[in-house]
Amino acid sequence: MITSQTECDKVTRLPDHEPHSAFAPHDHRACEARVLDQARDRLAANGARLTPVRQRTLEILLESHRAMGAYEVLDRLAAEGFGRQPPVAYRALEFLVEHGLAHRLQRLNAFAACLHPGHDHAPAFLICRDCDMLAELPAAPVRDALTDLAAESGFQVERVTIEALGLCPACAGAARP
Amino acid sequence: MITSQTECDKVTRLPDHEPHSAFAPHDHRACEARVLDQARDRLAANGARLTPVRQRTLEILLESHRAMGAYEVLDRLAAEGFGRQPPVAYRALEFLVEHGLAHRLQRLNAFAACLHPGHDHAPAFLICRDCDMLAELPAAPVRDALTDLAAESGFQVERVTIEALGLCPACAGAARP
DNA sequence: CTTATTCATGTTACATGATAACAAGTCAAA
DNA sequence: TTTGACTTGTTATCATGTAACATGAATAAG
Repeated sequence: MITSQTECDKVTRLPDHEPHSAFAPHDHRACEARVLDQARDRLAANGARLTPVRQRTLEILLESHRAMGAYEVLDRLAAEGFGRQPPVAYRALEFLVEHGLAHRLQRLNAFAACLHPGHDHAPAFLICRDCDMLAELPAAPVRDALTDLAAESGFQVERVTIEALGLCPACAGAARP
Repeated sequence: MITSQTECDKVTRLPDHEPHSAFAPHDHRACEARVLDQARDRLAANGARLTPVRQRTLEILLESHRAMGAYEVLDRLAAEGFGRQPPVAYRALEFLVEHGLAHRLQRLNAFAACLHPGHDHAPAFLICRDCDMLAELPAAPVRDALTDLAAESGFQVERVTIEALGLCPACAGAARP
């Protein structure tokens, strides 16, 4: 078994987190647990509650480093005894996004767990078009540059979306073997 | 009447086009005509046909520098005697996007005419959340940087989306007068 | 405690966005 | 003038997202 330094561990050490944790092999169990812990801390600090649906939703997102549609999440929730109507999933997902525990992917109309809930961030995303695997990249410099450039013409930037669609290492390898 | 150099004219002179044409006052009639001409050239070069629906769709998008939903476009088309079913609009819009004459805005599930159909480009967008007004920004450097960074971990970038949501000068002014 | 208030969860019903599959018309090249 | 590719239109359906309202749980105030 590979016991070398995992990407997830690296991430906790680095203030400016490692780019591609999701694509590198890592101890995913630990990865999941760490994010969940950070999430709890963060919510406690915000005075927000991690209720059963919300926690389960986050766990479902965390199981893979993948982007998931709201209805896919909903199916999982419904199968486990939670409500089976769209607002159930959308509300939980919206809550997670609001508190920086998940991201919304515009290109896919989908959601994914945030891998670095410790610090505020609005990363760029690498999305595999084949398997929906996801990685986060630090994007602060780009965002700032864009904000400044926009300001020159009087445009006030509020939110920036940076998403790259392509092939992750695994799928690229599988495509032409 | 203001006769000073319009932004639209500037754009045609600059290989790396001016950032914020849409927000600056300009002779929009000329702007529209120029884009339509360039579009025709481009399609001729590609051996593609600018049929009535397609041309009208482009004109509708061009009337404002705004992002429009497919159904908004469809209503306009239907009112003018074209088909009233969704595929009519989606096909025309898809055609325009394919040939670089329009852009699809992920954040809004909407479309907008490309203001610089002369050269191939995948710009960044500034989208006003109030009036849906739109501006294009050159984004090649960012795209390239992202592509390189991604390549380091074996991710092959194919398409990059960069969209900023905020307030255009006019709406920002109106908000707190 | 117990009541008032707020927040969470669930529902129904609907709005909006997008596509598959098929029929019929148009156009240009052979 | 007929073949074949492309275009336009249709019907039907799927996918995504939200508004509005009823009920239930947690918290705070009396």
